[in-house]
Amino acid sequence: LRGEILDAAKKLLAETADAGAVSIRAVADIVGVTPPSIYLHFADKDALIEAVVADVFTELDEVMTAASAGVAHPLERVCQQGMAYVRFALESPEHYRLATMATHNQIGDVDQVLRTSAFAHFAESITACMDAGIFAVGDPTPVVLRLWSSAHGIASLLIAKPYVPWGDPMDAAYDVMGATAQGLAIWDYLGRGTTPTQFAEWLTSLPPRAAER
Amino acid sequence: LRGEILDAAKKLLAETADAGAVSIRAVADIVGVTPPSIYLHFADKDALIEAVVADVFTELDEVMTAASAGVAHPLERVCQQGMAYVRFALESPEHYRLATMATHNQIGDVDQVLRTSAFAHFAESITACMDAGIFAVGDPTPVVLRLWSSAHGIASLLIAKPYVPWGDPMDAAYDVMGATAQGLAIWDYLGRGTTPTQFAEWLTSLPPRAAER
DNA sequence: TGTACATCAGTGAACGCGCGTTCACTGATGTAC
DNA sequence: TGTACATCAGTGAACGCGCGTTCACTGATGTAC
Repeated sequence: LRGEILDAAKKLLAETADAGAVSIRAVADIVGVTPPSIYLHFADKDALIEAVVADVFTELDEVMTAASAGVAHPLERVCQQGMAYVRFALESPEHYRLATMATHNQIGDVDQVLRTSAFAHFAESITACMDAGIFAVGDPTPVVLRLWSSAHGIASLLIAKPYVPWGDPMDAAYDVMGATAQGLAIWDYLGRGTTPTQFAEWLTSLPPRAAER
Repeated sequence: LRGEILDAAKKLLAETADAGAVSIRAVADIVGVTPPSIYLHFADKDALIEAVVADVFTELDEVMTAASAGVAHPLERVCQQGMAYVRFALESPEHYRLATMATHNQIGDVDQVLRTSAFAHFAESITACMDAGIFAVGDPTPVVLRLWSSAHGIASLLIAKPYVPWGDPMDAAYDVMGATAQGLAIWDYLGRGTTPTQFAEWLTSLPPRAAER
């Protein structure tokens, strides 16, 4: 029954697209029991929400892992994982919103994000990129966090502002994440203290390149 | 009195750090009038919220404009504007949240974002970068949207997940936005069809560089 | 200058609503003898 | 095999709450004569 309750909560999120619509009473209605029964499986409403969030992070890891399976090049793997992340967010916008923007979960959440499998698997791809000479060798955590920011930025804006002229959403997501990854790599190459002005000078001093593709 | 109501709503957001705490009744309480009086100045609750959002976007433009005033290099200007954006978000997290993540404003909002002065001023800096050979010359809108995504990503994660080991928040913000800008520039240089694999090959083929700074 | 009146910002009370949570309870299930 | 009983998931009713919004109203203000 606990599982049924969780499914009902997720269904409510998906169908109403409104986190405010997830109430103990509404969930109980869907499951077909009375509101007090919920308390036999969850201490209170917050516990229910937390369980939903944990579930969402698990799903996220699954789609990201599936997307990067069998991809050889580490930077391609990073991109595929990022794209799967955004795709999940677009397919389950309210679940994504709840998991990443919730105000509820304030304490003990250091774990909930950094210890997710999704985070760990992404860090593995980053480490592989370091070994391949794309990023400077070191702790992958800062790189993971910066790329995560990028992915989250485009994902949440695509959800919150769908009417903005993004063009194809996944193309926009690819641009943002790809650019951030490339930019971090260049920064590691040029040295982290490089200023925007110095970067601009270096860029414009590169030999002209015939358009490819 | 309309102004007092708006200020009260913003004050509630700032002090309770909870968008749910902004109710007609609470706002009326702060202003020192009865709830029905609010309706003399705003059609309903949504109208009040929309007015607050508009106000926040105006403030955003002000801090961004102030931050880039007198900065000569266009890419530096872009960075300064982005940093001011994130700084504003961190200083007024609930206002920022409301303005960028609200579910309320669905219709007619194409204007509310794209026609803000903040958007226009940022687009000007991007155009200047194009003229300086940093980005490929063309419509600045896609570049603006992509950099906005980056800034929004780091800003909203810093707000929502403060316990994550970001290091200095503004440093993290600088990294993410700087990397995205540089990455987009490199992509324009290499050609937009360049794959991650091709980029990695190009990067590792660059001549080694003595560490600077 | 003095009176009658229109205007209208703001009031006080009430409406119906859905919420989270509690409480004593019921009634099926499975075990112990 | 048959009876008595403990267990406990789920019930039904109720609690108090804050919400958005409405309604007929009051009472100060300023104008017209």
